[in-house]
Amino acid sequence: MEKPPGSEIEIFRDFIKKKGLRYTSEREIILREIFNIHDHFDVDELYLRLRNKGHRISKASIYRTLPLLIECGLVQEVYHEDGHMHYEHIYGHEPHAHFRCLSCRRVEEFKDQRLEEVAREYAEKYGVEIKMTRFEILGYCSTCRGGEG
Amino acid sequence: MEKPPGSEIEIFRDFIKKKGLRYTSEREIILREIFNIHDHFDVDELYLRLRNKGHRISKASIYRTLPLLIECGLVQEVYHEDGHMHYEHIYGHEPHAHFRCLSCRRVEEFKDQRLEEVAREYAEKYGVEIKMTRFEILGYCSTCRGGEG
DNA sequence: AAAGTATTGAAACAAAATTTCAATAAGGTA
DNA sequence: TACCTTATTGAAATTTTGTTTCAATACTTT
Repeated sequence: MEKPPGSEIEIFRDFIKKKGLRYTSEREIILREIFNIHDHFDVDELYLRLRNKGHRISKASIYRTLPLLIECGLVQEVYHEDGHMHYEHIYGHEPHAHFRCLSCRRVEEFKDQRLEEVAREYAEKYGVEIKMTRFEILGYCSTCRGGEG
Repeated sequence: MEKPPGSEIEIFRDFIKKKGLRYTSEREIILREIFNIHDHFDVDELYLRLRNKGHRISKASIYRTLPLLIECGLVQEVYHEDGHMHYEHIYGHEPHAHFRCLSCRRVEEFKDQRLEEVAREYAEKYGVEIKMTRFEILGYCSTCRGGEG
């Protein structure tokens, strides 16, 4: 069950301890499950996955844990769609942007150095401290272009 | 009451007609009020502004009109905060990005040519049709950096 | 082992957004 | 202009998301 130092587990535990909070099994189980999902997810999906694995963790705990994971930089809000937020884990991933098809709802990731440059330069120019960035393109994918779009 | 062709009013009316819908006074009043707000807004704020001007337009109508305005490119979802969406009108504005301070909640706009380049190149490379883009930096502004952040 | 306190699950609650439905009004036609 | 068809409206009900409450539990320290 041990993870090497520098893993998301370590980071989360250190963060929790540093805040004077308690590192509980529920919090770890939620974290582990999130890092098992190699895609975007929402609260409901995460809840059901935990349930299907026999964990009886409440949605309240998920809602309470997510802000902590976001605060320590392991998880990110990606986009708000269908009336609720969608998340992804980001530790160990290069920063990336998203394309979302408004028709088929598919989400594609892509990287571009320039986006980080823009953010870095803005931060320098205005003396702000960057916590995270988000770049999204919304439109119609090549498949959907001809159709209903 | 007439606006020159190419105005947001014209665009909206043409869009509505083209969809076979009806161009109602409620829809126009909502559109006009949105373009009077030179800042981000949410549904509640828009509703109260209309009310204060004596318009008795329901929130349901606002919720029904916003997707139409977004679909025809006059309005954009900017960010989701405090449990609800925030919008801005975009017609006549240059594309811009946002910095949001996680501490004081202030939102600053800025422009950077490179963001549109990135989007344009992605669209060309993957054959997608861009409807809109969104670039956000979240962090702590120069004032809040030292403090609670 | 005992005390103190953060966390949990369940349920109550609050808020955002959508849907329902009867009344109204837009827009076309005679 | 009067009439007809049907989309739209406001109000209320409903659904869904997310937060809060609270008693029970479990972590941590002494």
